[in-house]
Amino acid sequence: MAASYETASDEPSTATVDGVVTAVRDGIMAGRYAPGQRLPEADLVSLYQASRGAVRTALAQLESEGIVLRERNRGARVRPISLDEAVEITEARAVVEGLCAAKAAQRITTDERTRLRALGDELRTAVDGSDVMAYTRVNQEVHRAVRDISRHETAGIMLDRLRTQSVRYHYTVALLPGRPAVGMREHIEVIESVCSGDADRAEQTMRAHLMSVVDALQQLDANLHQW
Amino acid sequence: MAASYETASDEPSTATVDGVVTAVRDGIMAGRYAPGQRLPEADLVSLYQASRGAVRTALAQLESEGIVLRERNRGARVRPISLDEAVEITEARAVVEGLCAAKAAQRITTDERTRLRALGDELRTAVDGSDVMAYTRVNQEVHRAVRDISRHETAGIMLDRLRTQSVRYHYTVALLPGRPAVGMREHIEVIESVCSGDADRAEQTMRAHLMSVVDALQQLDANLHQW
DNA sequence: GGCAACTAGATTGTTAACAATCTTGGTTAC
DNA sequence: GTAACCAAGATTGTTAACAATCTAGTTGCC
Repeated sequence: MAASYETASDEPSTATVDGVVTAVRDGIMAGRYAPGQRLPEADLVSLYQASRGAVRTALAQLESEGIVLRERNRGARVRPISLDEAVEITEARAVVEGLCAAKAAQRITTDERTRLRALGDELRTAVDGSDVMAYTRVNQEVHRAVRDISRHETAGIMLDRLRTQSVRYHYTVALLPGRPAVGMREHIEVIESVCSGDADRAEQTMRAHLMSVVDALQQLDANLHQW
Repeated sequence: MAASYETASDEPSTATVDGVVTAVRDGIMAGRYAPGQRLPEADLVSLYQASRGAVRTALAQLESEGIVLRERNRGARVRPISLDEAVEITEARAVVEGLCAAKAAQRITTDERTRLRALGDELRTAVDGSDVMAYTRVNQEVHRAVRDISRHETAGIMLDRLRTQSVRYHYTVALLPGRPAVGMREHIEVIESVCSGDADRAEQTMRAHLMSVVDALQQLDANLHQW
């Protein structure tokens, strides 16, 4: 799970269509492919040693995932995401993850309670040590855990889609001064309310947390425009 | 919008990939293709006069939409939807359409207010006349209108996906005794709260409405198992 | 010098043939 | 009679060649 920190140049060997999809998606999410960058079929063919048909199918799938843009006879590009869209995506995540939190509160088991609280401790450690990388990672693990505990497949699939699109903004938000501390407090509240079994409160805290991410996004944008 | 009541046998002429997607999707939503039914590529080729490549791309897209199931070397089938899944889909719709209702309340214009209230009147007329077909149609138009007024693209795309999957259950719910009357009352409340500009109440009423659909679904299932 | 038309190269879209896999029906051995 | 096996047909997966479209650079004309 925590692999693929290496450069892109080491796993080109014969890929199938799923392989190409994964590779390009990861490349986009990791920032190796920049927004707007062209993705010529021929390049992907030689890069991943896949047939052109496979590359073509992969691009179609990435388009339907919303992270690649295709124009007839003009090829595929990495789809740029505007701030407005990032806000929309986060708003959508807020309500869907709110649903997950509510369901998780109703369905959580004893083992899952233990694991979730352990993640809370990890979060505290990361923030105390000012370890932004660890914070970002555990952050995602908390959201993932709540989603898994909720056992809501439909919501899970929707979140997969939304997360893929918004990841490029995530690590940026974590760099705002004071943001990790605020995010940690909110996550602890989410964890506690889910563990307590109070569905309404779990939904509220999760939504509040993500709406505060929306605020952070807009603040980030204001800062950018200031310069 | 309200077309395609005819049989499937009249528009086969040379279709592109989007044409095949639309045709098969409509066919599934209209019930012409039954859940679990096989969709051999050769059949679709001759039916819609499309190339096999186009059919193949179309099937891939339909799979990513979640309404078609494909197994390697075993072809495509119409994906069956269980009651549990229909409940999940409706729960997801509840929170996402709740978001739309809240945004719509904030962004609605005078013209849109007029149009939305007109839909409410149509709904009353349909229920008074016990016109189930009209009720179902206007019902969908109300949801569509709220979605459009919200101007929330991300939520709109998500709802497109969810609606495609759940439509097969919809008209069934409308047939429950007393259901149209209950649904109408709820819709009127949604319309009024959106028009009033109260975002919180708009979200509440929309969610309440769809949660009552969840109840209706489960009641429907109980009735089926009783026989 | 600037603009329009044209040509060559690059890139994507489409089709058809071939290869691999699965299903089905029958046959045979026990 | 049953179960394992085999072969033919049907169905899907893959590849390669061909066609259509776009882009950029060049040439010629005004």
